[in-house]
Amino acid sequence: MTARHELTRNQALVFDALAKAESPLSAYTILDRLRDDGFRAPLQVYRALEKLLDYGMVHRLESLNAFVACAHPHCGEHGLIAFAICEKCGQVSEFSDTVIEQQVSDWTGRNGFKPSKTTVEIRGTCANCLNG
Amino acid sequence: MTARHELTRNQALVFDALAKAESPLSAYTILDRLRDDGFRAPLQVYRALEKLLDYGMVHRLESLNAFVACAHPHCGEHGLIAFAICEKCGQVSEFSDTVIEQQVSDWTGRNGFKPSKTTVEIRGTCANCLNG
DNA sequence: AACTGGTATGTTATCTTATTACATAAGTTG
DNA sequence: CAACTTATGTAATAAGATAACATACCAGTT
Ligand SMILES: [Zn+2]
Ligand SMILES: [Zn+2]
Ligand SMILES: [Zn+2]
Ligand SMILES: [Zn+2]
Repeated sequence: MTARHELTRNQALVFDALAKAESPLSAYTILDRLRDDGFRAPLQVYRALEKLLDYGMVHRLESLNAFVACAHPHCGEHGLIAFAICEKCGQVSEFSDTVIEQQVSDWTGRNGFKPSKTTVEIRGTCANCLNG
Repeated sequence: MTARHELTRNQALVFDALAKAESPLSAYTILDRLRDDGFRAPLQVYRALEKLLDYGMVHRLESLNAFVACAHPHCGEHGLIAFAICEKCGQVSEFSDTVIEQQVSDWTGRNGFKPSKTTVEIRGTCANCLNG
């Protein structure tokens, strides 16, 4: 889990597709981009994504039903991550926020809630698009 | 926007279905529950939901593709809202958090990002289900 | 090499969620 | 009433995700 993961061919193809992309991709867009590499069915993409999500190399954007490669260079453990998603250009910024993490932790502690995954997604317009 | 909204028949039916429900409902589940009231097509639900979301009377849970009635008694303006979603029993707790709101506001301010909507969803297991 | 268990793949069909397109009805204003 | 806006009804289709089943591949063992 800590060391770099050996990816299978399909996993590597899916990860590369996401890493190359300028913005989040839906599973079906990934599928289309990998037709030439022999991809035929959605499941090939979803299965690869499942592993990549496990490994923390890819994140799912719940409000978009789409996926992005992790922005951190050495995709290790990260705490709570937040995404700012531009609705104009599609660009996504990934950042960690320990204050939000603490705040979530406070609430769950007070309420006896055991968190498994927390989603923070800010939709809006990025600086570039505002100055366009 | 501030006053209570006059709901159309369809909107009222959809809102009631959500208000009665013990946990979030998908659009298609709402449709099924409103068959006897004359609902036939998904669009009838989605159109009502669109308005109810506008009015702030209903929230969408992005990580579930489902909807809940707002938990606040007099559904007025609320700031940033967060949801804790139990994956065992489906119960959802809605709460506001000004600290997270401030933190989001700080980030967007620093980065020239103009936010339109922020999603905070904590998935996990609720106290009830843990003590079961 | 043959056996075994675990993981990865390929393929088809199906299910769930959401939207497009087009026609009709109902309210509102001048 | 005419013009306009908003709400509805219905069918078809798009987009996202999973179920089921068959194969293949890759250790480790006998
Ligand atoms: Zn990351
Ligand atoms: Zn942008
Ligand atoms: Zn609310
Ligand atoms: Zn629970």
